[in-house]
Amino acid sequence: MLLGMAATIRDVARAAGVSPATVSYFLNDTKPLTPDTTQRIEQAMAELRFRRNPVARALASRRSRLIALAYPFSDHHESPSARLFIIGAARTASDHDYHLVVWPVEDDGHELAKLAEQGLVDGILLMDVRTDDPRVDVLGEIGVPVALIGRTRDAETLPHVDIDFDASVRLAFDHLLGLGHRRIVLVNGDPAQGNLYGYGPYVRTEAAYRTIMAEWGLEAAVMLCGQTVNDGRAAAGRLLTDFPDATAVLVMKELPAPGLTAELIQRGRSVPGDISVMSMYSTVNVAAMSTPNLTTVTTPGTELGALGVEALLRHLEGFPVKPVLATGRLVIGASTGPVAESR
Amino acid sequence: MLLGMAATIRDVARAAGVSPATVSYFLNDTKPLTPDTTQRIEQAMAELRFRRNPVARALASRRSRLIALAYPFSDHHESPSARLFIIGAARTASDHDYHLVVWPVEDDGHELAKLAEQGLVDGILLMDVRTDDPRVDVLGEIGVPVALIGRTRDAETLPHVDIDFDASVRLAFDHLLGLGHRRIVLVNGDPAQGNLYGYGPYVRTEAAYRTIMAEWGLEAAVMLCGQTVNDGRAAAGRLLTDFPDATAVLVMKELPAPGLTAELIQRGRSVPGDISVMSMYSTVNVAAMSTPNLTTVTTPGTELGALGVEALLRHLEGFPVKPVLATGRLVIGASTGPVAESR
DNA sequence: ACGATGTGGTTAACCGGATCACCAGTGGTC
DNA sequence: GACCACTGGTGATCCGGTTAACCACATCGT
Repeated sequence: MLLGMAATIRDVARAAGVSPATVSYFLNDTKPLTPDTTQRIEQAMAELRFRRNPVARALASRRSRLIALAYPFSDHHESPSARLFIIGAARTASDHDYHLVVWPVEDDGHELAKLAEQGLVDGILLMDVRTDDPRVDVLGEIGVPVALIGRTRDAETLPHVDIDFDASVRLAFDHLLGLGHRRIVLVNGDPAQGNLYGYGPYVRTEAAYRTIMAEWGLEAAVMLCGQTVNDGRAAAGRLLTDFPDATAVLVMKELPAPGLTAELIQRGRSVPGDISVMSMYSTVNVAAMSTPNLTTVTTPGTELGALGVEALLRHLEGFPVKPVLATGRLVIGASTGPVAESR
Repeated sequence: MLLGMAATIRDVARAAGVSPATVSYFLNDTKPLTPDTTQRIEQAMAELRFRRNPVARALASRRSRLIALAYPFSDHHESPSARLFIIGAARTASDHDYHLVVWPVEDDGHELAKLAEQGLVDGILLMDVRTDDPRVDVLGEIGVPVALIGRTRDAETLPHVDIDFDASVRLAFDHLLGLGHRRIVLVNGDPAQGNLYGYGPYVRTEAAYRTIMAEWGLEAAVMLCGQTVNDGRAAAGRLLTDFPDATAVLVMKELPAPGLTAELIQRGRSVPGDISVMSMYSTVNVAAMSTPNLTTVTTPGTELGALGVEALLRHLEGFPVKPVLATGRLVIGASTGPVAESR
C-alpha cells in the first residue's frame, strides 16, 4: 500500500488545490474557510491518509503539546490510587490535544532538572509534593511551567491542586461521630519510612484530625505506621496496647488499613463490633478487598489528575490559576458501626 | 540572566567562529575535528548555555530518539517488579541517548495504535505480552518498530526478551528437590482474574513445572489463585484441603505468596517445618517483608527492562535481533527447609 | 461613488538542527 | 611536478509544519 513517505501538508494542499497555509489553518481551526474548501481538504486528507507530524508542529509552533508527569520511582511509593491519578491526567491531556508522558524519575530533582531543561515538554506535573520540595525550586530556576499535586509550604506561589484534607476528615468524622464514637485514634503514616517528612497528606490530615477533635473537646490520639499491608498488621498490636479504649480508628493510606483490620480480627476483636475502622484516601477496589469491606473516604484520584492537567494547561496559556481542592466520597462499608453499648 | 531565547546552533557557531554545520558535526561526533575547533565550540556552548533542541533534531534527522513503554493501566496489574522493569528500561534508553516515556494505555491495542501512528516515538516496547496479543497485530500493520517483553505464540517473528521460565523453575526445583521434597504443588495465577488467558508467565511456568515433575516421575498438582495478598490467603485453605500431603509449594506472583504463607501459619502450620513456600518471580524486597522471609526466584526486572530496550534499539538500527531470555536469582530465605522426617 | 470593513485565501519567512555536495590545504607517491 | 587520497571545514538545502503580512474581492454605510 503506502510504500513511500507519509503525506505532508503540501501533498494535501496540492491534492485539494489550495495552499499549504490553508491546510494548516484548517488543521488548527485558526481561520474561517468556506465549506467547499473545507470539504476538499478533508477529502484530500482522507485519500492520502494524512497524519500531521507532531514533531514538525512542535518545532514551528514552539509547543510540543507534551506534558510530563514526574513520577517518583525510587521510594516506597506503591499506591493504587496513583494509577487513577495517571488515568485522569492522561485522559484530560488528550481531551485538550495534549499528550501526557510519564517520566520515571528519582525524587531529588536533579535528574528531573536535566530532563526539563531539554525543553521537550511544555510543562511538568509534579506529584507527591512535599511541604519543602527541592524539585519545585530546581524547576523554578529552569523556568519550566509547573503544576503541583499537593502543596508546598508557601502554597500560593504555584498552580496546584490537592485533596481537601479538612473536608475529607470531616466527612469521616461526621460518619463516626454520628455512630457515637468519641475515642477515635488516628493511625498516621510514619514519615521515617520512605523519608516522607513533610509529606502533605500526613501533615494535613493530622492537623485536620487534631482540629476536629479539639472542636469536640476530645483528646487526640495519634500513632504512626508504615505504608505496607504488613505495617498495618504490626500497628494493630500497638493500637490494642497503647489505646485499649479506642472505639474507632482512622487509618492513613490504603494498604495498611486492610492489614490492620485483618490483624484485629485475628486477635479476636470484632470489626466493627469492638472497633470501627475507617480507611482514609483509599480506592473503592482496595477497600472492597477486605473482609469486612472497609468504610473509606476515597481519594479523588482521576479527578485530581484531571484538575492538575487543567491547571497546568491554563498556566501554560498564560491565564492565572487558582488552587483547587477536591474531596473524595464517603463510601460506607461494613467496617464501621455504632459504638458498643457496654463501653 | 538569560531573558531571551535559548541559544541555537548558529549562535554557538558564530561565537566559536565556525559554521553551524561544524557545530552539528561536533554534537553528533560524526566528523573529525581539530582539538582547537573542538575546544572553541565547547567553550562557546558553555558560555551560551547551549542546549540542543530535541524537537529540531528529531525533525531534521527523522528520529525523535523517544521510545514508548506501553504500560497497561487498565487491568489489575500492580506488581512491584514492573517498577524495576521501568527503571531498567529508562536507564538503558538514557545510556543510548534515547529517552523512555511511559504511555498509560488500555490493553486492547486500539488506543495504542492511535498514538503509535502519530509517529512521535521511534519504537514501542510492549510489556505483559500475551500468547495471542491483539496489540502486536495492530502495531504490525502500522509499521512501528516494536520489541516485546514476553512472547507471542509465533515467538520468532519479533524481537523480544523474556524470563527463562524453564531455567527459573529448575532453579526452584534444584533447591526443593535437594531438600528432599517430592510432593510439590504449583499455585499458579488464575487467568480468569484480570482476563489473563494466555499470559505467558502462567502458561510457561506451568509447562516447565509439569515437564520437570514428569522428569522425576512425580505427579503434577496445580491449583489457581488470584493476584492479591488476600487471594493468597484464600488459596491457603484450599491447599490444605485439596493437597493435604504437600510438603512444598511454588507460588506464582509476588503478592499472593506472602498472603498464603501468613495464612498457613495462622492455621497452625509451620513454615518451613510442615510446608516449604517458594515464591516465584518476586522482588527481594517483597520477599523480605514476610515472616519468615520467603525463598524466591527473583524476576530479573531491571535486566529485562535493559535487554528489552537494547533489543528495540538494535531493531531500530536495522540489525537483526535474537530473542533473549533472562533468569532470576535463587534467593534463599527462611521459608524453605528440609522435608519433615515423619512424613 | 468612495473609502472602510470583512472574508477567504496566498506567499514567504521562519523554527533549529542534519546532512549532502563541495572545497581548500596537506602530505605522500612515482 | 603531476596525481591522488585524506583531513577539516563550509554553504545550501531540507525536514514538515506555523504564522505574519499581504491581497483580491464583496459588502456596506453615507
